[in-house]
Amino acid sequence: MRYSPVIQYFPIFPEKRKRVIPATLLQTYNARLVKVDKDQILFEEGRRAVDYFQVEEGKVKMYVLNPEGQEFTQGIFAPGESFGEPPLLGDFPYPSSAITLEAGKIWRMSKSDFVQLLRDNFDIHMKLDQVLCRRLQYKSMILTEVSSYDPEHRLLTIIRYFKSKIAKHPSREQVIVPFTRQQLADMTGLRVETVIRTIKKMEKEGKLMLEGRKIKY
Amino acid sequence: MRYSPVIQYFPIFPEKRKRVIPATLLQTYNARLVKVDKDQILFEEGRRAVDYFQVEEGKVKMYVLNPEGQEFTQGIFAPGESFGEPPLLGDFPYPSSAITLEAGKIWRMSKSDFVQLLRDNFDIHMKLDQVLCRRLQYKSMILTEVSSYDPEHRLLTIIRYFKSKIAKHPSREQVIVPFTRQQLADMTGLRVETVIRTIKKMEKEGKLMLEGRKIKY
DNA sequence: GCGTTAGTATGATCCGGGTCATAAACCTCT
DNA sequence: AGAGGTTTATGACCCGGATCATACTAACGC
Repeated sequence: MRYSPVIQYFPIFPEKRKRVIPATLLQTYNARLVKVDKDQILFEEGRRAVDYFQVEEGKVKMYVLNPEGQEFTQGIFAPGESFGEPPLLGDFPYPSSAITLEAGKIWRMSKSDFVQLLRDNFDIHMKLDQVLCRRLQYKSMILTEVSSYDPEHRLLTIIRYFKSKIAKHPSREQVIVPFTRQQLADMTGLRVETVIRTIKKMEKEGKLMLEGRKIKY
Repeated sequence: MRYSPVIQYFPIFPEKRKRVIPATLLQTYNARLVKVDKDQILFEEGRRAVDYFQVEEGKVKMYVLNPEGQEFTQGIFAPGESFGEPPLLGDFPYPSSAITLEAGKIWRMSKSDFVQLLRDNFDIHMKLDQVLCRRLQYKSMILTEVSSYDPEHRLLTIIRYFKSKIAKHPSREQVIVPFTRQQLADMTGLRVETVIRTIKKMEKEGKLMLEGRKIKY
């Protein structure tokens, strides 16, 4: 048996390949699969939510910009993951904007179809709850970090978090952190310079490794 | 028709009196109503979640302590509100601890009963999703604030948020902020002194009012 | 291969909010 | 009424990370 060599499908977060909602079910409930370019805006802060979104291919970033143009990344979503449900189910405007980080494909489904799907599929509904709950966990974690820990602690926490998602055996394995210094800064509320300095310091102290510019942990 | 004068039931957040799950339904699914004292710990960070919780009377605070003993408040829950579902549905350890702020009564229900209740009651299940989504909205809001705004902005945002929950007509009405400086500090990741100074400054600039020590906005 | 851009690196400077100390005002309980 | 605890208040000092400037380097498009 041969494995498909289609490299652009290779996931950054392997376990995330499992879709929140399977493709067949999405089709049954009139979801449409739309092609997207890199850097395409999917929705903007303040707008009303009308659709359910699920990444099929590519990556999506949710972010907010403050008036000085500084960005804070609220989340990054990989293939199989859904996003933007909170404003849809909670009936409030989008608190952040969403943009594609690379070209790909996105499932979209109207709220009414989505709700009907949940009504008909209790297991999917519970799966959705799990997704929402994990997202709350992530936000609690970051909030705790940003509110009271120094740069080194924040970076270690976020690196460990993503490692636990990437690695099959997080305790034995070493992984390459799939983010730039700027992305780490945007996720932890730090400045690029601070991330660069802190990462360097941690390397000197043997707390992580650098391979070229790649961070290994 | 007479209204009950039982004052201790009077809610700080009136609209929250509506229960996530109605009492009758809770009883049907073997939930038990337990009396709690003030400052009673309901669960601790790191423990495994086994029960669904819903406040019947009193208030509950979820918080984390960092090693220096500094607290960050992850949320405060009033009568009718549920709490602690994320670790229950997401299968991860509690990211924070929960303590009662006053004596009261709390509903507890086992996970299996809770899941069965959701399976049997689609409307409640959707209501739960709404609650989870609103909680994500709150966390996104606070995270955005803590990651990139100054004390004045943070305080205004949180005060406006709670005002919108308390007031019937937030735009016309003035409300008394139901928190001490310390509580505001714990919710915004600031120090008491900073909150005190910032509130004073804002009063001088006419951005809010002080009645004795109470903050009016 | 070369030009362009994104990402990394490093030093100098600054300042907002944390920290510490001390005290006053207020609330609560007996 | 008085004691004890909690909340608010205010000043002095300090320091970690933001800011600004500048440069190097790896990666990418053509």
